[in-house]
Amino acid sequence: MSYCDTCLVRNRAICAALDNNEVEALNGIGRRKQLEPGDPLIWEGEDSLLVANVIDGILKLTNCTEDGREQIVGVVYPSDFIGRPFGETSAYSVTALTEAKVCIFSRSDFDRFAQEHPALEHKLLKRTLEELDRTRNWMLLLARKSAEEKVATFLLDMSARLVEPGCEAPQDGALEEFDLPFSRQQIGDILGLTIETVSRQMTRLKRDGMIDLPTRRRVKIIDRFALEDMAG
Amino acid sequence: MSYCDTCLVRNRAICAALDNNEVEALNGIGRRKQLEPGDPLIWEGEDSLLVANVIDGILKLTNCTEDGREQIVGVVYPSDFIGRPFGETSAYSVTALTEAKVCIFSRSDFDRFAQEHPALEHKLLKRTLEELDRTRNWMLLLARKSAEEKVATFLLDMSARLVEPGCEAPQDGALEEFDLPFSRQQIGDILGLTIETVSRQMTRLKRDGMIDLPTRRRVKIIDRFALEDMAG
DNA sequence: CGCCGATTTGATCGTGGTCAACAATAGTGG
DNA sequence: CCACTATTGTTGACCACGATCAAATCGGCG
Repeated sequence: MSYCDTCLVRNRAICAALDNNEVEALNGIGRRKQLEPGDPLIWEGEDSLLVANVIDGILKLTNCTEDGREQIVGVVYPSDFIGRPFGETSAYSVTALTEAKVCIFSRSDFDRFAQEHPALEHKLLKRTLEELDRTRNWMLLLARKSAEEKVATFLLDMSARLVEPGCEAPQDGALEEFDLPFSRQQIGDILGLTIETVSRQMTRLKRDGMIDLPTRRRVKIIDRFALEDMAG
Repeated sequence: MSYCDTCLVRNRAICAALDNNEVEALNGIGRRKQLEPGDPLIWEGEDSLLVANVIDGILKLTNCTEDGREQIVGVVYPSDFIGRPFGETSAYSVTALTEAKVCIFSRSDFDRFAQEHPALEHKLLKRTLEELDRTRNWMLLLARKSAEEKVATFLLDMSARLVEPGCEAPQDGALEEFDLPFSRQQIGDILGLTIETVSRQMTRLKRDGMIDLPTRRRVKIIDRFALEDMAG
């Protein structure tokens, strides 16, 4: 009896490429790990020792300059894959933002297993290509958008991403109200802004009637059309 | 007799994963295409109809906002792979920056061929992972570095990337003097800066004795150590 | 209630954008 | 080879956006 039988992301993670026997074999080389908010999993620049599937929770990928400026270069959600297979070192750090459950593998074990299972590699390739598309799109935001556009884009992105799988979405797969899984500081780290600028733009969007902020973490989209317009 | 026999990047492109018979088969579904500077190959948002290997020349990948702001989200060199396999649409445009020669495949043909050749997919996966690492690193630059740091980083990156394959490098694989394949406008599009700011920072680096600018396109690195320091 | 971290708000400053003029280079044709 | 033009790059003046520094306010928790 393997963990995988009851795994919440069994059919959404890359494991979906495998049949039951293969999943059983993969299960043999993996183990579960529970993370608390702030717990690090992988360090930038260190040897790439492990890879993992996210079962539950949200984690951030970060890059830092020598003098300590941090930039969040990616955020991963349940069923996403983390780590750097087929490479010596990891180009970024991975840290839990919420309580999180991950299914980790030693990189060498995983590399070997993947090479023997083309369907798994195929799934991983598709995911990596999608992630690259998303990342490149985010570059446009970082390099060219104003603070206002960045925050509007971010909120729309969140409303699309925070939809629980299996939960019927009220409107075309996007939520109208949700709790942000990020602090203002983290939002700043994602958008390349300071905490003060994020705060100011949020209150501005509220003042202009596009959103409401019932609590610090909660966001309600009032005028999605205007917000999309603002996002540029 | 296939084109591939005399292909300059036969052993560096993803084709290196294939034996001669397989390359012959791949050759059957591909064809060469010559591009002039400015020629487009793929459009952002359009159906992903083709993928390609770069044989010679340099091409840019770009994203645009609705109101026309452009950001270069990637630059590809000989032996690099372009296009979006296994996806319906392309998230970015591809345009030649120099005269270029590419080996193009219909996406559906390539997808089918790739699925039947795991070694090719493996090579493509490794490349995509490397590209993702590079792209994420660039996000840090776009979001957090000052104009001065951006330009210094860019010049160092160029000095490392413009090394001709097979040519012995004077110093550890990095050139001390080279011609930029980009206009000031394009450098701005890569760094998320305006043309004026790029120009100002270049003259500043020259004034400070870190580089020399013999012609508009040529750069000579005088004090690499200081430049690395500046790059942050 | 009092404490502490997170967030908001305010005042000020500096970097890089914008607009404009000018210089240098490449390209064209007599 | 030299005008003449078009393109590309440089420089200057000014301004706005977002960063920085500082203070006030909110919210959670003992």
